Parts: sequence; C-alpha cells; structure tokens
Amino acid sequence: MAAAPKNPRPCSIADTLALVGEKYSLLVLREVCLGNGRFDQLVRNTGAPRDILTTRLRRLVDAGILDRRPYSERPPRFEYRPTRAGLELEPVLMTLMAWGDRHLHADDDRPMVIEHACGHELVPQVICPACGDTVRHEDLTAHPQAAGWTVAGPAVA
Amino acid sequence: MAAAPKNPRPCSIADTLALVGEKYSLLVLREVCLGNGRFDQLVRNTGAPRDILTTRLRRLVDAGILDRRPYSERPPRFEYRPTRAGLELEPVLMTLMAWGDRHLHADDDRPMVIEHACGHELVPQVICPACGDTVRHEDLTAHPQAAGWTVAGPAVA
DNA sequence: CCCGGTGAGTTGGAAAATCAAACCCTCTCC
DNA sequence: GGAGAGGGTTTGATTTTCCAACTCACCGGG
Repeated sequence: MAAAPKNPRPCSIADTLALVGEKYSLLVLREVCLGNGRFDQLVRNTGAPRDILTTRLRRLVDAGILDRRPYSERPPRFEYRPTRAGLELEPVLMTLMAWGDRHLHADDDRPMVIEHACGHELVPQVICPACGDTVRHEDLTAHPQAAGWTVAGPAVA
Repeated sequence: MAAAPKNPRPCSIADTLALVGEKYSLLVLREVCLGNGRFDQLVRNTGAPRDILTTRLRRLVDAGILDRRPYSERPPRFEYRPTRAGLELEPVLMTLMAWGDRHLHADDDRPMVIEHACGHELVPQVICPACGDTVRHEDLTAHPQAAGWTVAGPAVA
C-alpha cells in the first residue's frame, strides 16, 4: 500500500511533503501550534471534513509530528499537540504566512500578526547561520548528493 | 470556479497553500528554481502525470509565481521560470528541506546540499529581523486581526 | 427516566481529482 | 520519409474528497 516510493529523485522537500503536503495537514499543524488541538476545533477551524481530518491526524501522529493525548478518562477524550518535531515545522508555517502577507494582502489587512518575545512584530526571515546574511536565490548553489539530478543553474524571470 | 473561498477563517497560510499547496506544485517550484523549467524535465523530475502538470503550471502562471516564456519560435517551445514572487517562495522550500534533512535522513545521507555564497553549507534558519534571534515557538504570541479566531495559547507535548 | 447536547469519531454514496497510456502536431535531423 | 524530441490533450479507470447522517459514550437538567 505504501511500497512504491515513486520518488523520481531523492529529495528532502519531497520527503517532507509526503508527510505534511496533503490537503489540510499544515492547517491542522497551524491550529495545533495555536493550542486548538481538539477534534471539533480542528473541524471548525480548518474546514476539513471529519473523516479526512481523522486520516490526517492519524498520519501526523504516526509520523511523530503530533501527539494524541487524553485530557479526560471517562468519557475518553483526546487532544492533539505538536511534538518537538512538529514544532520544528513552524518555520514552514512562518514562511508561508510571510509570503501570503506580502503577496496576497494589503499591509493593513493581514489576518494575523505574530509578536516576538523581543516586542516587535515578527516578519520571519531566512538566514544562513554561518554568515548571518539573508538568503537570496542568487547566493545559492545546489550540490546534489545522489544520482539522477540535473541542475541547469539558476534562472530568473 | 474560484468564487467560494470556503476559508473557515482568514489566514495567510491557508491563502498561500491555496496557490501552492496542491500535490506537485512545490516540487514544480523546486525544479524551476533549479533551472529545470521545461515540460519534460518537470515530468521526469517531479513524477507528476502530464495532464496534472499542465493544470499546475497554468495555476502557478496565473498566480504570478511562474512565467511561461518561449525559448524557440518555430516550433513554439516554452520554458517556465520563477517570477520574483516565485523566488520569494524559496524560503518555504528551504525550511521544508531543512526539516526533512534533520528528521528524515542521516547526516551523511542528505539528498542535496546547498552552498551559500559565504562558502558554507546552508542550514536555513528563521530569525526575527528586529532582534536577530532565532525564532522559537515559546517566544511567539499570536494576535488575530479578524473575527473568528480562538487562540488557546501555545501547548507543547 | 427521558431529553437534549457535546465530543470524537465511522459509514455510505455521489462528486471531483488523479493516474497511466495513448494520441496529436510541429518541427529537426539523418 | 522515418525516427525522434518537445509540449501538450484525450480517454477511461482508479482514488480521494466531500458531505450528511449515524453511532457511541457521557453529562446535566427536569
């Protein structure tokens, strides 16, 4: 059932998307990171059909991204929370949000503002930790480690 | 055809995913950023069925993320390249790759290494540009700007 | 005891998306 | 003039999604 990797080439992006790239998965993670980890909250806040949500949650729990923990014994009730690995996906959410804020909304129309502990509004930025510089496309060179890759060199419109 | 947003709540993450969250879209962007922008390369490198690829490409072009430009007049042949907006999605790919590298592969088994202009290997990191600190979940506070949000406060497993 | 409500799903069938393979058209090269 | 290459479109079968309804377990009145 999950035996044919079908991955045309080895790639961490594809591997990660195989876990969280299905419809609703990242919205579920968003909600869970916000602390809204109960089934009905997730249904309401993501818009996912209940059955789909069930399969997504199972997948995320199996992948070690979410943790399903009881918050009531009788009746058994569960809440989903991010694991450490799940929290480490937050940067993905941040960069998605930053792009949407920049390209899809006016400055005064952003659906949500995130405040950083330093007191400023967070405008997530990706840097190279070695030199501290903001990462720009033209500063990158790809070095495939396995066979099957062709890299034609960067090209911008 | 795109009239019913169905968005249970306003959110830049959801809005961005509506454009690039379908299967293969981000893999297409990966290839295009690497300079592999021709139809057959995309078919081979992403594994997408040709018809699906066609609809994904149209969507990305319509969204202003890719540019479809002829590289031969007769016969007409096209190549897809990232626009500026498309390039600004690279941080999303970087963070996905970083997560996959960290959680899905051994250190010596990474499918691809990216070299930054500073000479070091790039290990993408998200920072707050105001204070320069690495962004950590517990330093964030969400401030919804519109109705319909409940934020139960962060919770970690 | 019976009624309504909440929480967390499961079930069933219709509607939409995906897939693989085949097909098409226009060149170019031999 | 036959064999590709490139960039798609068409055709049916297979999967997924979707949505509404249903279940099961409990709680809180009246």
